[in-house]
Amino acid sequence: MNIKEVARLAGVSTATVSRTINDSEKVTWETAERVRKAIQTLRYYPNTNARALGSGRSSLYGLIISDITNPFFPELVKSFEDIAVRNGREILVANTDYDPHRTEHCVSRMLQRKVDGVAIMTTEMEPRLIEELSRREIPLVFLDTARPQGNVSTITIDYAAGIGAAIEHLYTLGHRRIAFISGSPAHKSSRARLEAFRKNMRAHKLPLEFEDIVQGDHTIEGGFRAMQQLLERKPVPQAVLCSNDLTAIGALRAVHQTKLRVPRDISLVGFDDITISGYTEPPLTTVRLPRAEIARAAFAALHTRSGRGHKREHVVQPSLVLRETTAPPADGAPAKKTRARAR
Amino acid sequence: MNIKEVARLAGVSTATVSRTINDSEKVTWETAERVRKAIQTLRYYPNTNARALGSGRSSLYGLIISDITNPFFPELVKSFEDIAVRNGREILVANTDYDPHRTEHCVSRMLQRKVDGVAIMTTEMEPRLIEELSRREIPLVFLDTARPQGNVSTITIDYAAGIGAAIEHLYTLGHRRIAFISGSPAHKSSRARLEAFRKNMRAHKLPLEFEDIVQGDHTIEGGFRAMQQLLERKPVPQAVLCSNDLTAIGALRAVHQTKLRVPRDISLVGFDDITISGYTEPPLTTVRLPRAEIARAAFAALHTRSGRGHKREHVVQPSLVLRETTAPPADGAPAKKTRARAR
DNA sequence: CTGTTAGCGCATTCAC
DNA sequence: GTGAATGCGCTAACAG
Repeated sequence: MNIKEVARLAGVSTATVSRTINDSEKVTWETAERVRKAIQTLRYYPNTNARALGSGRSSLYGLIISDITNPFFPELVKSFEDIAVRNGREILVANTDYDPHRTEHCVSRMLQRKVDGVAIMTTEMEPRLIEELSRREIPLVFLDTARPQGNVSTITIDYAAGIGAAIEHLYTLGHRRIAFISGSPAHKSSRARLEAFRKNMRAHKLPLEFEDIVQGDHTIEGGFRAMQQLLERKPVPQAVLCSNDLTAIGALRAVHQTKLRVPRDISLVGFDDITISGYTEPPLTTVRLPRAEIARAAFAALHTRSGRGHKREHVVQPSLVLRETTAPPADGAPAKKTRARAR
Repeated sequence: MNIKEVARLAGVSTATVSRTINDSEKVTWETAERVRKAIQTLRYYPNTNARALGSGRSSLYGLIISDITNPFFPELVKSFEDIAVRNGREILVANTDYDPHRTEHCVSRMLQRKVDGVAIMTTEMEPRLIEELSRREIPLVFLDTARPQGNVSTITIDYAAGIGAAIEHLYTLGHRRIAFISGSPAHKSSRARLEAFRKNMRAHKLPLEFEDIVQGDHTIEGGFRAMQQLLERKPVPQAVLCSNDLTAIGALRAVHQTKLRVPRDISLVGFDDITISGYTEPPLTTVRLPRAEIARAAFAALHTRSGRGHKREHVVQPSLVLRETTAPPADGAPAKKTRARAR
């Protein structure tokens, strides 16, 4: 079943069929109707491969993410896809699993499929691979890394503000000893969050003990184990900030395996605000990263390829979502309160 | 950049380049090496569209799921993709969102991309759409619906056994009044689970009050609201079985918003065993649906296209995972125990 | 083992 | 507004 048969049945040329498929203006409504009918009776579906080959455009946008198993990403993928579909585009999602080898494979797929643009939502990507995309002048948009220039746009997350709000919140509650469970230092996004934490702690003149920063890996299990380490410390931290929500969920479980309670004995704050965070026990106080906005900005960056007049940087502001894992520390307001006010 | 330039640089014909790309045996190692070098220096990536067009094969398998936001699916997608990649295939995932209109769009995409097979992991699909795929002799594999024949294989989930194990477990603990939170009756998978529940309740001669079966929608929020309804009943059920884990997570939250505790006052059982279920508070007792096995079976069904000698039906057995949301009922062993033993 | 050639199915000139 | 012809980049069949 191909365009030829449709043309024959409709009594027109293949060119006319092609035109009606592509909503070309210059087709009489009547002939278009005839063609449409033929398409329907033949159950004809145009071959995407041939279309892309003939036109040179794929109408495909790539979306590279690092871990589809982290609920943050499906929520992002969904938003992105919705927008793409509304704009008559398809998306090709590829998963790196934080693995350089697979990342290369992902980029290769994008290149081979001749995508019209790529949204790179993972921070781990060798310059060589970026260069590979860049040299072909494929519109690129990065989440949280690289600086805008030429064909690349950037969506920047104001980690400092987001994590700052969290720390400010804990500080106001009276917490002074705040620990942090990071992601893998191998990942730029993890490092950025950790840095934001350090910076804000310093700004509040809060102590930053080496052992109060423990490493997770942005999975539940990682958060669980990291919190177990933290719990071995005596006394335990008053509050723990987690590099993402999955980490916090694991940490929550670790605390509750002991006699301690959240937030009575330890306050806990996550980062991302995935859907499930509203339903943990207790519901997780966290910093929201607005997925829909990120998706919208990413799509716009790729779609407004013209470049002209399109700003190449979009800053998204995380926002603190207060739920029930934070409360004043059990040991009451600390002595340092005065100094804190003076900051 | 195309095959011609590579051929020119390597001093061979395009056919030879094509052969080396496709690992054809009949290319001298030396010429192949020359070609490979040319490919590398030119940073050539073969055009997938053209390859598919020329060969007639797309090396693409479609995967249709209903809700990428339900963690069950990403875990499934991941398994499926891993296997596909290992076998040199790509996958095209499409989301129906339980929407008939979008479902049609998904099928259309599959058809247009000329996929070599489709795994349909959603139970909602009009016969017309299936027919559309079927008539083109595209290998199909369904999760949990349709019966095997011709080009379609089936992966059947033994809901009765899985849910039976859960009910048996509750029954042994002493529970007699067991409620159920279903998914949307519009979805076949929901109905199947509900039916399995009914059947097993009857088998245990347990009461099945109309009001003890309340409707959710397989989301956390749906489970939350459904449980709230259940909690309005006096007395509340001794145990609640949920149609999936998200439902159970929402239900758990609803219980904990009251003075009641799980499992002290109410036992709770989920279905799916998504990763997060091991970390809820308390960890969720649930029925595991083995994702990796489903993915493996689905891929095998599509890939072993020869059909000959390949069994078209694969039954997967769910298994009960005991965690901490189930316990004997607070009101002690029920009077009916004797009768129960007699069953 | 390698080169030549003819499509694959469609979009897109360029005429009419 | 419509048709005929060309080419997109590659594979496959056929020669050699």
